[in-house]
Amino acid sequence: MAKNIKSRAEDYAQWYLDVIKAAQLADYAPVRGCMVIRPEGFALWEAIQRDLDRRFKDTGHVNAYFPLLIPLNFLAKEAQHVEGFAMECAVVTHHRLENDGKSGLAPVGKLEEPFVIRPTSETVIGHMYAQWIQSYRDLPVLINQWCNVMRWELRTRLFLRTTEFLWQEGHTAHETAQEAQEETLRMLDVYAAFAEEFLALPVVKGPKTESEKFPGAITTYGIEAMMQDGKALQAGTSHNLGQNFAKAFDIKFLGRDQKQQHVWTTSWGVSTRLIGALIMAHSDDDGLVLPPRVAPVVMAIVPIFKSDADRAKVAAFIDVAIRTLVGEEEFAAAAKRQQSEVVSYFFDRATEQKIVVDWRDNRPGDKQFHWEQRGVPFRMEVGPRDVDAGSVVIKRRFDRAKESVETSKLTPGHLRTELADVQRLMFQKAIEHRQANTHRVDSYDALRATLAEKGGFVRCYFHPDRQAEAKIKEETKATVRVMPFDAQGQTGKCMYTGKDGAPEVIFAVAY
RNA sequence: CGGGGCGUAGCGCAGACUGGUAGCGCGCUUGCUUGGGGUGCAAGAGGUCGGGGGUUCAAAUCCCCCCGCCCCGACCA
Repeated sequence: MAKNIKSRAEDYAQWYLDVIKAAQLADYAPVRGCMVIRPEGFALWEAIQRDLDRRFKDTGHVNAYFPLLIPLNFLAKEAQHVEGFAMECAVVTHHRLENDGKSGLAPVGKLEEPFVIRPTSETVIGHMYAQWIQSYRDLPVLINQWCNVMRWELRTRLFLRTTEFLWQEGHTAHETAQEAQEETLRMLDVYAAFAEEFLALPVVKGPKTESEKFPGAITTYGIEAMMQDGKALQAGTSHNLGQNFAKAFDIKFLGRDQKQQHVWTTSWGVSTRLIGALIMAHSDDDGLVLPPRVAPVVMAIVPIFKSDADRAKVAAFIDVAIRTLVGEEEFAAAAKRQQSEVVSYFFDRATEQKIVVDWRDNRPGDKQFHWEQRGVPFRMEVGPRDVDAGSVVIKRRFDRAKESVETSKLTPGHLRTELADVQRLMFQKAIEHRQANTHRVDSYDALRATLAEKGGFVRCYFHPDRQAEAKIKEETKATVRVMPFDAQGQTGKCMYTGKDGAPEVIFAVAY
């Protein structure tokens, strides 16, 4: 169908890249491994930010900003942390450029101590917390920041793994171990609810194994999602850092018992990788498919006309429809706004979601493909025949369903209901896909066979063990993605060692 | 960092083996035509062939060096 997009069956990796390109979500930057997030893509990030930020505020957090550059020695203060990140840090070593005499520029002014471009901010934030926190009265500290980070990845993929990416990182400090643990799980729940309600992305919650946890954490919890090819994608993590960073940065407070003690900290984050998850979970061979709550444009209207008379007739009809859908105030505001041939109206000012009317002088078919590839949930065609009949055909992106709607029923309420329906159906479809691709095994042979033949999530009882996991990864490419909470603490015979009392885990090949 | 591929018009590509001064499709401009899922015709504009060096009367093409990107692998909250 879409001639600029390879099918998923033909080449899944290429399909993913083609969808991004066709929808103009991102482009390659002139710097290796870096991407330019184009307006269509950035709108998705803004939607994610808007919804998540509200959830953070609802749980008592506030935003702040910490610097991009981190003194080199900060990173070295926590042993596991430095070990985990040292290999992928970009380092700033100079602070000036000079003409090199050959029509180029050369760095000069070597720094006494180099800076690291933040791969994450535990260390600078720890440094600041040590100064801000004096007493139990200063706790808890519940700060989040939205920013960019840089990790010098060897192998990159648009959105999923780029050298620079955007994310949010929450950093909290608490009086007790229990409070820190509660916060870690609270934010895991926030992520899970967000993923399922907003992105229509079903996730499995639970702790990671020792070998998969964040460098410097006591325990890392994750939400794990399944992509359409059956591979797993870690969509968010929440870490209980215990007193590791408190000790490394000497974050102490005078407790209620009048004794000095270290705080208990947590950190949690999600990144622009979520956009990759969104694409790979929902899109199809025709291009992007967006869950309605994320979609910057909820409906695209394609006028159809030949003569000027028809155009006027269709335009009058569309004007009436738009006034009903967005209200008189917004209709008037749109007339004063700078507009291209694609005219935008805000359907929902709070979420900045729009309805557009595509007046470009293209073929109707062109316009259908255009909005289809961009994942717009609904498309409405309006031609002279519709005007005469007093009804329009609305096409639903996610399942290509068509619905004939009488003009009188074209209300904001109707559209909202339809959008909510699609949101629900997309989540449902994703859950069904995950169920159909989740398997259960009780032996290592069965695990290998299942991963090789079927892929997807494979549940089994397994005693996490660094060496065993490395061996299994080598032989199957799969790792323990998560020890699911939904197994409800049941244990069984380890499929690898045969020992009793093993927890349930999910093995999968991951992105 | 290893293996593979690529770099030629805004985009996608051919031309290279066998050297002769650059072409196709899409897009763009103009006109007519058409218009309910990627109309048709005609006329146009547009290129330091990634960079540097070498061989040659002559290099997109052959040789050497460099740069960059993509894919696969190793690695990776």
